[in-house]
Amino acid sequence: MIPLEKRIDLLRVIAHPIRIRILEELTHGVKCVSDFEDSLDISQPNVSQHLILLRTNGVIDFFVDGRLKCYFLKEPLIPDMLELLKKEYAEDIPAPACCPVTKKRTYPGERRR
Amino acid sequence: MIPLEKRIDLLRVIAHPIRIRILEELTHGVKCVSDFEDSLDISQPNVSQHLILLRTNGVIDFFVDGRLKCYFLKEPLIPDMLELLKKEYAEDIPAPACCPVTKKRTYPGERRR
DNA sequence: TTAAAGCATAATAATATTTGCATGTATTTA
DNA sequence: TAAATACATGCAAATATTATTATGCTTTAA
Repeated sequence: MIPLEKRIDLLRVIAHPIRIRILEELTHGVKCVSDFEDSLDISQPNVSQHLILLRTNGVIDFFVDGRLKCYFLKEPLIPDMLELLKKEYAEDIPAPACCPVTKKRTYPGERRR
Repeated sequence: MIPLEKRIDLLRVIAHPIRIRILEELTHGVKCVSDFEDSLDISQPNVSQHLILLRTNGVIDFFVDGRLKCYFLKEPLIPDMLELLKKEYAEDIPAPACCPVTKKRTYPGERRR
């Protein structure tokens, strides 16, 4: 059982436009830092910082290939997460039927008062 | 087609321990502010601030019942997200087979050099 | 063996997030 | 009508996140 706290940390780490793009690209295969430098159009140190943040949180990892660092996806939740982010929903959750219970001030269960 | 940017904002808003707990509780039914004040063990203004942040981002909404504000889930992605956060994975994504392509410095596609 | 490529690190500045505290408003009850 | 309940708002302080700049290390190529 993985602790929810860890998963929330994971959410925080993922929740950034640049890092989402990094993860998207990594679903298509291995990439090195300068690949991202080209495709993301941000500075190389900034790329490194995002990659390091992702790595220290277990989201990605790399192997060394000469002077390249080849990053790849590690966290299995990521593909599911990216898919969920693109999922379309027809409509909002409907508001609760208006409101026999709360109008009496007696919430289901233990409404104190 | 909902823009990815909006979904990333949604991620940012969700990615907080208190707000995740709020959303968890709302999956079980309508709650008012003081309900959260009890269950979350944080100050009332802090509860309000989290609720307002969730509301201004379209995650939740409320109806007024006398002097109570009864909050409920609105964003249909939330239940799926909470489920995904609890999903267990047997193992990490395996590292790419070591590494015929990158060792030649010829990434699939357009490796420059 | 020098230079360049590829990447990381450190320090700083800018910005955003989060919380705490004090106070304000509306609704209900006494 | 005064007090209490339920909640919001404003402001400041603390903290976290992000980007920038300069620099350093390692590996490869000339």
